[in-house]
Amino acid sequence: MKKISSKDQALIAAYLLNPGQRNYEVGDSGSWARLARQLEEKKLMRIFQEIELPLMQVLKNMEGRGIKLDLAWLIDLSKKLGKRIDQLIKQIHKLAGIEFNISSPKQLQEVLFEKLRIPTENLRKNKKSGGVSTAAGELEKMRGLHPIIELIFEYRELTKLKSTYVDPLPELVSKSDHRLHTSYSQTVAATGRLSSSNPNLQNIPIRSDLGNQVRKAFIAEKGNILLSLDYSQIELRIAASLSGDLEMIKIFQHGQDFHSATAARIFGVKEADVTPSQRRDAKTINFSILYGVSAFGLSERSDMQRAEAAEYIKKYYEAFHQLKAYIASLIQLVHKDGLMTNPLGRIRYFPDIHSSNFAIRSAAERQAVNMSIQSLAADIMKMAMIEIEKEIPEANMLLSVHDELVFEVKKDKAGKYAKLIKKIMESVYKLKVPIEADAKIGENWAEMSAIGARLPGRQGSASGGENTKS
DNA sequence: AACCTCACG
DNA sequence: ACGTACGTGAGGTTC
Repeated sequence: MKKISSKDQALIAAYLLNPGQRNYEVGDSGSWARLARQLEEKKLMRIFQEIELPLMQVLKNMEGRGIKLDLAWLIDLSKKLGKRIDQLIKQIHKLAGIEFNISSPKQLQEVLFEKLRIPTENLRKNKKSGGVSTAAGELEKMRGLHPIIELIFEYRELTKLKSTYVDPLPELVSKSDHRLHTSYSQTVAATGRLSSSNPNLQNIPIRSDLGNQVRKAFIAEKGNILLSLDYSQIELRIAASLSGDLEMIKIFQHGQDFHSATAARIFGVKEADVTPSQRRDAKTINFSILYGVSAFGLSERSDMQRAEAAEYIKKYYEAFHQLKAYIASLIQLVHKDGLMTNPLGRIRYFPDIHSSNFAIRSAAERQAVNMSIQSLAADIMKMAMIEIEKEIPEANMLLSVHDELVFEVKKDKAGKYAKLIKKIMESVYKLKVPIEADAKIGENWAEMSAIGARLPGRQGSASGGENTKS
């Protein structure tokens, strides 16, 4: 196993001083004193010593453990996908009246908009090339206009899964221990989040049924079981806490379902009368708010009309008016300082905040608002990981996926570890609202069932079904 | 290498 | 009136 070098440490120091640049210049000698002085000046020494440095060893341990893959399952899945993709190619070519490369957006544009004459006036243009976009959101608008659209959706989903996951993952399994090892990077994300690569295990499919077939390939060693704990709505809890919004705080303190509670306020109904569709819309709006969305953006990404979206956003801020004031104060702050810090002192700079270009300036404002929330969530997760690895190394922490941790534990010990880990995750940092983590176990990463103290009768099902529109 | 698209939180 | 959601990594196509 590789040792942690002083160069790695210097890299982290440079990252903390100015995250968001991709390449950090770290001199070979004599530069450490300068970095240390800068960390002190910017009050980053605590994050450096108490979070990032201890985390390095935790990440090394996780990378070294790897995770077991069901190779036979993936190889079988690859064959099935290959057969179906071949059928789809034939059908699409027949409907188009021409053989072309469906994976080429350029050729697909020609077929859809010139040969088949699908109207383009409602469709977005591509940023750089100026061509008409064939992205999923635009294809969605063409649904029903031509039978080829449905087939293209299926072709895209299947080829994505096959070429990104089903075929490459088995190739990456280690010859020595037959497990799959990712690499975590601690110095990439501008918000302090981790990133995962070679392979990226932070974007394994979960939202579609077929995607879950891929996820099923992630399994535990014989006699063991996968244990997953995820923070429940951590970013919304942080928003409630940082803003001090009494209405949001009340909802979380009463242990209510936040999306339903939001829906009740936006749509003006009793919480018991909230429909699944209303809850889904409220969930979309809750996320949107954290990203600083406009009414137009919200209507683009949901079934809401633009005017509807505007009304719901207005209602939202009426219900949570202290949140609105807090976001405004953050924007004022980033204009004044050109930077944002989270409660632990993590910094991100926003040079674009002074741009005379509206779009660029607005983007910087949204990034600054989001950074103050997302970065605290990232730090809470990092602190939990350090504490868990220190106290319960035998729980075998395998994966960290932003608000979720996956462990591989002896079957008969799962309940015990779940309890211990949950306790740490929920108490490692104090907010003005409770922090909650939900535990699940399963033979694979797709089929997990809740364990531990849960309110009877109202826990999420294992498969999705309440997802926001993607 | 740039572009487009899409997987995840 | 502006222009239109935060953070990532990766595959295929095109130049």
